[in-house]
Amino acid sequence: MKRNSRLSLALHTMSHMASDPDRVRTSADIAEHAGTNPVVVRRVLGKLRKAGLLTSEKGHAGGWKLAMEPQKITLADVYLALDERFVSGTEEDTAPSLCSVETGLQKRVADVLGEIEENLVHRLRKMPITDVHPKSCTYCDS
Amino acid sequence: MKRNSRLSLALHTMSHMASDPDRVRTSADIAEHAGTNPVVVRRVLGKLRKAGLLTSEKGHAGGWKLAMEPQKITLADVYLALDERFVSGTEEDTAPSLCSVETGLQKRVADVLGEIEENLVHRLRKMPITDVHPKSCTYCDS
DNA sequence: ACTAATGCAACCAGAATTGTTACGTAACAT
DNA sequence: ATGTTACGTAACAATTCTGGTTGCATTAGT
Repeated sequence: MKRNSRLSLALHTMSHMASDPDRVRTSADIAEHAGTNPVVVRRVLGKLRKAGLLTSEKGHAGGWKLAMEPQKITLADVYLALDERFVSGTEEDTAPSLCSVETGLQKRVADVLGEIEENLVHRLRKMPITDVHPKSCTYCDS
Repeated sequence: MKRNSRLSLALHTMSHMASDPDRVRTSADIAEHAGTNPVVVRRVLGKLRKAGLLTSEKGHAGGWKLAMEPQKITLADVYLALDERFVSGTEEDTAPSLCSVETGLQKRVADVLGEIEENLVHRLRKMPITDVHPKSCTYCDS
């Protein structure tokens, strides 16, 4: 894995789980199948848990499971849970040396990127994670 | 600027140029207005030139200009010219230790990300760079 | 000639990312 | 109770990415 590995790992894991929702998986198990490390898995899956998509249990028979029916989880949920924005940057300091017109354009560019981001998420909302797994795909419409 | 600064810089510059297509701008000029460095500007704009969106002239009265009418340039052109894919990673080595079902899912995840990317670009195609710039900009009159 | 601009390579510093080790905590089995 | 299993988290190293900077060659105009 090289780039966007967090999103890839999240999607991989979620679609795996969607195909067998009752099975509890350990981070070691997931890590082996994803070709990475248990700690890395827990790092990423921790965000999904924080977003309410997964539950985790400690102890002997512990592990990870979907927090709801897989049909109700979309790629947008996964994407947003990771809390990484691909196109729109985070709001930050505007260089004070720039004139007001410049900062206006800066803001406008940021707004445009925000709109693109919104469109992207809107699209992802229509893609349930159950469609990632090879057997069926309903969102290939356009 | 912090994140996605290359795309921000490209959009910023392109929309500026769209508002006054005949004016030739030097990288130093652009850099100052964008709050960055001439070399960085040339780095990014070089990609846009390679994609045929800009032209550059050396020498005394040299600088940068749009290669075509601004109405014909979309955000997709700019996005693709940078040759950075936000959602879909580049194709790379599949770990040989994984079973065939796993690599199948890996590929499927990559495919899904590719489709998302396609949708994004499809959206951007409908956004000309002339839409980015705010209506009133005194800098362009100077 | 002289000046002004791009083109390009090299390098540095800081941030981001991934992998790894280590240790604490919680749940279950015996 | 004790041991095993697994998560939770912090800390660290190695790598890559990124932006900034310097330097120099090249080209075009005055």
